Amino acid sequence: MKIGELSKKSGCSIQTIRFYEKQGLFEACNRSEGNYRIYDASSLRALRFIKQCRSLDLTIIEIKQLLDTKNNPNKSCSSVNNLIHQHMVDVTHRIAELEELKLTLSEMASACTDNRKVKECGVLQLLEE
Amino acid sequence: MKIGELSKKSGCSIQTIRFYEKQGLFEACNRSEGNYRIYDASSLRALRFIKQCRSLDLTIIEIKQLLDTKNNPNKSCSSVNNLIHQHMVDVTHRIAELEELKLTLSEMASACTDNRKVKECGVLQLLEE
DNA sequence: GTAAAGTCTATACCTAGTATAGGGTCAACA
DNA sequence: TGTTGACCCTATACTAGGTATAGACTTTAC
Repeated sequence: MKIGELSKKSGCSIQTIRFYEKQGLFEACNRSEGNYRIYDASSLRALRFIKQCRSLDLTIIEIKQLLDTKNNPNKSCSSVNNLIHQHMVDVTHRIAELEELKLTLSEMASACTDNRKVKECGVLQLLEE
Repeated sequence: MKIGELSKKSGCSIQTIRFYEKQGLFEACNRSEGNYRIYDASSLRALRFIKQCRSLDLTIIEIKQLLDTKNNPNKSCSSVNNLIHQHMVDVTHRIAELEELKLTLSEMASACTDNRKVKECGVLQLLEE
């Protein structure tokens, strides 16, 4: 199949597919006579794997590491588990940061009503502090 | 004062200060004979305002809008309040996304133990789906 | 034959900075 | 007076993960 079909089947845009190729994540198995990229069913599986990883917010470098690891079926998978675990720690941390931000924002929001003038705005006053 | 002192007092790096200037957020009030940027106390206040906004994750464009609004003290401040409110909505939304991600990651994490081989790795198997 | 749809590469753009190169300025000290 | 070191200048490239073009080529359908 050509890139447009792969794009539709995978849900990745054509540009994204070419971008992943440039990043060394993903190759076309072939080129047609007219230099079009040609893919097969295993390309689709590989691309879905990448998409799944991206949906977990794994970086491209991390995905590359996962793919490397996958190529060594007899090695220990602890690096994979560590990666996921570290990611969970990071996400937890990020959530805490955002919760704090949300609190600050809600305090700000309650410092002003809409029918004031700029010079009396409670939000702007808090921002000045 | 020169940029180095402003940097120390504000906690913004020198490059960041010059970056804000380039973005039209923030100007030096003067230049010395040797072309050094010269700042005063009001520069420090302005920069702290910007920093405060950035700590709320407001974008540079949004900060520009706030600064514009600040220059019209007699207008209504509702745009400021809307901005903060919309931000809170976005942050809330992002937190929900991350909570879901965290759940997925923890499900993944529990799918495998460290003493397996790559070909048996529960995490990688989940990623294949 | 030709028009439309699809594809190609290369490049620029996005955010909010950070890092560097290569040079100029200024103050203190020998 | 020379020079050393700290500071500053501009311009440019880089980061992550794409997205969006321009300009050209290929393929398909009528």
